Amino acid sequence: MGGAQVRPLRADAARNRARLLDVATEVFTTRGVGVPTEEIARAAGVGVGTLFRHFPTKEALLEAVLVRRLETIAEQTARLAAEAEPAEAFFGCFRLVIDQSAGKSEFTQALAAAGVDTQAALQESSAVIRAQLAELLAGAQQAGAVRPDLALPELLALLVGTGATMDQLGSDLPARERIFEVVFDGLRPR
Amino acid sequence: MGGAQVRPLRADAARNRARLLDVATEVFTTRGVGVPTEEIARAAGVGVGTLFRHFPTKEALLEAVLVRRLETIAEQTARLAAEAEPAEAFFGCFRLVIDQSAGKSEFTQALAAAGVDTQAALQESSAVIRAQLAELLAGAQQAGAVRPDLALPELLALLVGTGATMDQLGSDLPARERIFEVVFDGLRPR
DNA sequence: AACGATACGGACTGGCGACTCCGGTTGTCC
DNA sequence: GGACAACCGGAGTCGCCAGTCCGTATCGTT
Repeated sequence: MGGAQVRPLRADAARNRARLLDVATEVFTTRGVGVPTEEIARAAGVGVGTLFRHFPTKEALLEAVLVRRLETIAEQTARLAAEAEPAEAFFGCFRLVIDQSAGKSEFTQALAAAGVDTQAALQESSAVIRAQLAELLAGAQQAGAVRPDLALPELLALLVGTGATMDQLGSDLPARERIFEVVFDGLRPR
Repeated sequence: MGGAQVRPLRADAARNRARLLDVATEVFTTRGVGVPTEEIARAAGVGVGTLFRHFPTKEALLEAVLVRRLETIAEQTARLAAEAEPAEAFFGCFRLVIDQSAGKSEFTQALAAAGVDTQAALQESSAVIRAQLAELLAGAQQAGAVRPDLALPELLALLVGTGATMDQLGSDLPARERIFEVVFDGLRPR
């Protein structure tokens, strides 16, 4: 599941699809998911017809953008998890997820609002991340770096929430750093 | 500014206005701000005309709901701040704001997206809360209960973010409590 | 009770945005 | 280089929703 197309896309089609995804990612994260579909098509230099051929629904486009993001995160997380020891890996991945998550909560929200069964494709890639995080969390807890009473749901919620916190702060790096300190301190055992 | 109407509302008008506000608060927070205006009118047992007479714009309705919420929070915060000593007051108010804030971030977001510079009326009541929180923060820091390098913007961002975290957790009380522990621990000096 | 002022209801309008359709264009394969 | 399939573009359709309008009902006052 999730493999290549049965018949490979024609060159121009593949180009357009990729460009559409890039533009959509950019536009949705900077200006919100309320941006009209047509505008994204224009920005990508294609007609709306083309957009809707590749993504039969606006929601599908949103989903594709999100999935791609989740995959990027999962990849980086995996690399980091392999190279570092438990505590370091855990906190490093936390940072990583947050930094990659700017404006993402709006996505999930928009998808959720549009009726939940969208998540077939989404569920798959988010399950990957969930699994990674669960392992990371368990490792860090065993290493005594994170309070043992914290479960995966709380961690996920905390990731979303910290992302929202950061969205509020914009690009004030020192402030963002202080937030990380607060949250990380709070995560360590008493 | 913000005083009573010049001429008092007729009895039925006042009733309808209040009912509209109640229903809007309920519906917007439980089902999101995307709910059609007409539905709110129906739920309140009035016609759309009535709704738009009281609130000339959907945005105005959103704003009224938000202002009312902020005022409630400010009131409770003031009471709590007066009765307790610095540290207790600070953390108590933090809890209070969070508990009153379910789904609120979506509001500000919706208002901001509507191109408003977050309206005059709103600014007023949010300024009140901001001032209260600033005082509370300073008090708690002087009492040595909160790390001294934290400023008001970070606190506000943290409130929004923690609210988002809680929204994720729904009504899982034990989990919510653990989140409070994490955040509060993180807020205390090293 | 009767009258003016105030408020109500809900059919109606205008605009916007997601999605469709099909004549034209472009890639690909022999 | 030609023929066919795959793909493109964007004008047009359709439904939805914020906001208006005006005939009707209700309130408050004398």
